[in-house]
Amino acid sequence: MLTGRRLVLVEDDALMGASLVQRLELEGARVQWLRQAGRALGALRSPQGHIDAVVCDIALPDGDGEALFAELSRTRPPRPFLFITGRGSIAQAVRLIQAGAGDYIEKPFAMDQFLARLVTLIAAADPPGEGEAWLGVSDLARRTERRVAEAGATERPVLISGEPGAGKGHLARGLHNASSRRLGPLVVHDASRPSGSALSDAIAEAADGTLYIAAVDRLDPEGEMALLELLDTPPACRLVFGGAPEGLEAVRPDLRDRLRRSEITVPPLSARPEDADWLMQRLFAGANARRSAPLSGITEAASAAVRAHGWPGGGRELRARVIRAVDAAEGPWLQATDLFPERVAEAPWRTLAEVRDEAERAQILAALDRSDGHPATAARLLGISRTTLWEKMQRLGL
Amino acid sequence: MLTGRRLVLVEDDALMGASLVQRLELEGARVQWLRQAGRALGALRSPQGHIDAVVCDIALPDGDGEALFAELSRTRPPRPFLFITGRGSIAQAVRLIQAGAGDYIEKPFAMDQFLARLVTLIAAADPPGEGEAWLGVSDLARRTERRVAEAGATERPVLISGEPGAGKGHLARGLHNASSRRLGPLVVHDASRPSGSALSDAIAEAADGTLYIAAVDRLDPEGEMALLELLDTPPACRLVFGGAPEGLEAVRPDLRDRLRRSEITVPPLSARPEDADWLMQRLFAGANARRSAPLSGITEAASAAVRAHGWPGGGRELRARVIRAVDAAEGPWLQATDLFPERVAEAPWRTLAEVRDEAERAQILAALDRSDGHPATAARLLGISRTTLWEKMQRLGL
DNA sequence: TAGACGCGTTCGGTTTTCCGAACAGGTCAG
DNA sequence: CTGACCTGTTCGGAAAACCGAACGCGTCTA
Repeated sequence: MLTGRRLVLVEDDALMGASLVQRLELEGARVQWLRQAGRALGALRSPQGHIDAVVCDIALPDGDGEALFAELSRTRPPRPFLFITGRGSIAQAVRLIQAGAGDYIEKPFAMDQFLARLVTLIAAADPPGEGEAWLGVSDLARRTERRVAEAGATERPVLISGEPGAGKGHLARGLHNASSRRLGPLVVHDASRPSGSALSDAIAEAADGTLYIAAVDRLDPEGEMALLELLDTPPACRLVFGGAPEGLEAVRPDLRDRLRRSEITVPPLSARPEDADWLMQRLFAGANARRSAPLSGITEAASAAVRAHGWPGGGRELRARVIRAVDAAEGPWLQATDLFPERVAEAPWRTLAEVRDEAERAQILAALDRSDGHPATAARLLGISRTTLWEKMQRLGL
Repeated sequence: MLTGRRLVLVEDDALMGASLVQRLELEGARVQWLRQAGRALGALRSPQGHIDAVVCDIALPDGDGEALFAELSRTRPPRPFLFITGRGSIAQAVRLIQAGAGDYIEKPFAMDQFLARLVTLIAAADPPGEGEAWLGVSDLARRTERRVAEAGATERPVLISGEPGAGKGHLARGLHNASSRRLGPLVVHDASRPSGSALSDAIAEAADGTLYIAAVDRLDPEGEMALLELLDTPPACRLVFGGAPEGLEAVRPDLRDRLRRSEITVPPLSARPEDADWLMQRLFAGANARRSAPLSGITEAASAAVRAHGWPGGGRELRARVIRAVDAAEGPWLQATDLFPERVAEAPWRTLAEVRDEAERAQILAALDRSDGHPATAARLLGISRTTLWEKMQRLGL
């Protein structure tokens, strides 16, 4: 029934949790069992792979499932949630279902019924399309790809917004190929490079194909006027725009809102670490084939380092790093130090306690910074109590 | 609150029914009270006119409300249902909400709360009509509307100042409709788009109607001169101006003071969050009606996010966001992330437990790497015991 | 001037983490 | 075949981490 499904179980009760895990694994699912809301928030916010559904208790020692769900849906579309609770109320059930949770069951329940509803829930949320991966394999990436493909079927102008190096150009090409104009040309016009040919030339060149105007947020005022006119009197070609979210804030409001009517936001690579890993594998395969003596592969540690890196430069940075690393690698495997040579400086081996303390210190300082030095809010940010923060600061000498 | 609304009440209990009818009619609704499921089925299947919502008890002498709802939705999407029940269960509530019923309340309930939820339900299903409230439902909006209507009664030129997207254009139309010239045309001239026709043409076109000059603060020097002249020798048409407060500071002083003689300032949307919510409800209803598979509604989190947002782009931004969100929504409910997709770009804040786990995971993998996969030596490298390493690997899923 | 609020600090109790001991295999050299 | 050595795993107790409650203190506000 659940063969190969990946589930997350959030449940503090040891007995209940164990029995659920046992039964779910019997059905073939891979289950990650989390006992605390804080942990669950982290695991669901930066998952190690695709998660099919979340089974979530409501009363938890450090919070409640409802808040967990609300926090998750604040920033990203949450995975389907199946809530299970002992002391639930009708009002709560209504609230949660209306908030977009998938289902809600009272304890105690019959295991068969629980499983049936879980299966229904997963089936309802299963992505219908497959298609080629342009962006990545994460939920966010697949969702974005699906939206781009849908937009390709229409004739409307589309704005693809995202950080530099997030893959906007790739998506524009994918959109073009998914549209009825795929036989026509795809012309790329970079608005941030005024030296290039005039916009009108690009329009003529695109003809019955697609015109992708990159960095539309960097247009000068005349360019903006021209674009407004272009949107009012559509040219022969299909229009697709690319731009950075912050840059778009500075565009004149009427044009911005016109563009935003069909905006597709590409989540940055840092929001989907699994894609960073996936992208590295692909880039590695390409670069490795060109080596005279191909490497055997990538170490686990290198993968972990890639997932943990923030990727401020997006896919472009990743690409540069992988190519350089494959070029410079010495051993038979691609090591983390090949990808991040700048870290060699701090090379001496450290024990687990040391790296843990350092990570904690850095995060505590960041939290204090973010909360203007208020310890109470910093502690809330960090998910620990005020006293624990104080204790840690004592220990770390802050 | 419910003025002019048509409601159907399905309730067998005489006391309860009477009290509900009394209160609902007090609020201005027209209520049709049915005591049997069979009757209700007929009345709802071939309604005598538009019905805004159905308030429905579950336990009925000749059937139950759930079956009634199911039977109705078998053929077409039913009107919004608000279920009220004394002997309800969580399972039933979940089932009904999942099936698309609007809301579900347990008896006994506080009448105020019941009314509030009924109003929300109706608003979410009711597309905006013409010529109703122009700005919103907040006190600020109401006051501004009153001032505009009063100004409409005079013949003087009026300056409507406010942020872009605050609703200046709507107010201008409202002013026109409230004036004695309502039978004449309303001509809009956008001063920020010089490409358009000349001002003199617009004056001629407006004739005995109203001329609305938008973005009057963006006029070029010649335009300012022309406008000064226009104010000295009033044309046949009524003059209304729109402009942004900061932009007006830069206008030449004599013209500015002339314009300011009868200025109405529109408070920005950010100053009246209730209006943002209200406006979203209306826009949502309109956009949702055009969907092939209408959404069930807006989640509470989405409402909260809308109220909290600063709306630098005013109503225009809100409109663009809602339309796009309804277009792109995937689940049965409109989520906060549909309205603010760019928020996935926000680097997710990590709790201390998360960064600690992340750091540990990376170091453990590095140690295993360095020790060729021998756990014992890796544990020694990390400065922990073999069992602890095993336990950590379990917990981190390695 | 009283109250609300946030901070530093201590304390007792609960939970988790960590470790060593132990046991059942598995491998490999002798 | 046998013993040395390693691994995966469980168990119980010691150590720590963590939390909430509480107290005194300064600061800010009504």
